[in-house]
Amino acid sequence: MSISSRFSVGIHILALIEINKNGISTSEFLAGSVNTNPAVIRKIIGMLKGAGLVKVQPGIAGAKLAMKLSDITLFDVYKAVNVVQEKELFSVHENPNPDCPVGRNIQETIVPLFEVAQIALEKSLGNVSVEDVVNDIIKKENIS
Amino acid sequence: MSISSRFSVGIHILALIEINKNGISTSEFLAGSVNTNPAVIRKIIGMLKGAGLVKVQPGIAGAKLAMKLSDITLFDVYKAVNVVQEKELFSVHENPNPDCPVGRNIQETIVPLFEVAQIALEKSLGNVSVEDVVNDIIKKENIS
DNA sequence: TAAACTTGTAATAATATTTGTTACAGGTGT
DNA sequence: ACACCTGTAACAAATATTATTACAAGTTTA
Repeated sequence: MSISSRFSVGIHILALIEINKNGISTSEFLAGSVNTNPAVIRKIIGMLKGAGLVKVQPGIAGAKLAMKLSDITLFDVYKAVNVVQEKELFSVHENPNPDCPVGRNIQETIVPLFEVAQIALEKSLGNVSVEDVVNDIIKKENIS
Repeated sequence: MSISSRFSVGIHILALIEINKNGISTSEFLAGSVNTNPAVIRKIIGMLKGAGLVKVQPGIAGAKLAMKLSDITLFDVYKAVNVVQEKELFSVHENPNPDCPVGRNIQETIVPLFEVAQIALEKSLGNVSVEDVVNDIIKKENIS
């Protein structure tokens, strides 16, 4: 199992809107860069919009950033596109046997430990902004 | 998406082998506590065995611990049951457009950031032993 | 106003993944 | 010989992910 690529696509979209800021970033344009279907892009953009990260309007071509990229962390994107539910990165087997000391306690014991690990992951994502991503792309472009 | 419950089942199995150390932990017994099919347990035990965490032999009933529980961290179990491939917790969309500056750099830019986050998660799992889990279960049992 | 374009969204399909089930070969001990 | 176990493969069922198609409704331009 792995975390949905909606997350990496979301980052891609935000970075490309920025780099294409003098142009119009339609779902078709973005889809051409991500290499997927425009409807997929529109769905993800809808999620980014719901989180207040981009501005889009029905009928009006193009998505714009709604915040400074330096204020958008990877964690914000991760939450926006909803790839992992809160406290549910790890799934725990259901209905262990209540007649067994391990069965009746395992969930309560394990879930907080999993939460700590999930938070460590999310904190790490919070340390990087999409601006950092854009800067890295620009740097890579200039070198090569 | 979420990480396979093989992980939580693996922890459950190890904890129960310990708590049942005076008895015989057959796959059927363990399956009864986890509440799943014995074949599922045997498969997971096979993985734990492959990682050197338990001892089992064909034909001989029962699994035994192969290491001190205090030396087995949740990270060891996590690796053993193979729920997440190395560096692949996050999936990244394939074949972005090489004719776009974002498309041709996004993977190289993002993958290392995802790795850092994954390592933060794994480090957190490494801070807890299965013995800690067992002790917590015992504590909960004594209180109630 | 009509035509050409867009976004938003739903329905559907294709694919992959996870979990459970069944079956049985082969080992062990009585 | 019998009863029991583990190891494993084949299969089925349930779920999740991604892509595709279609179209209503908004906007712009001519």
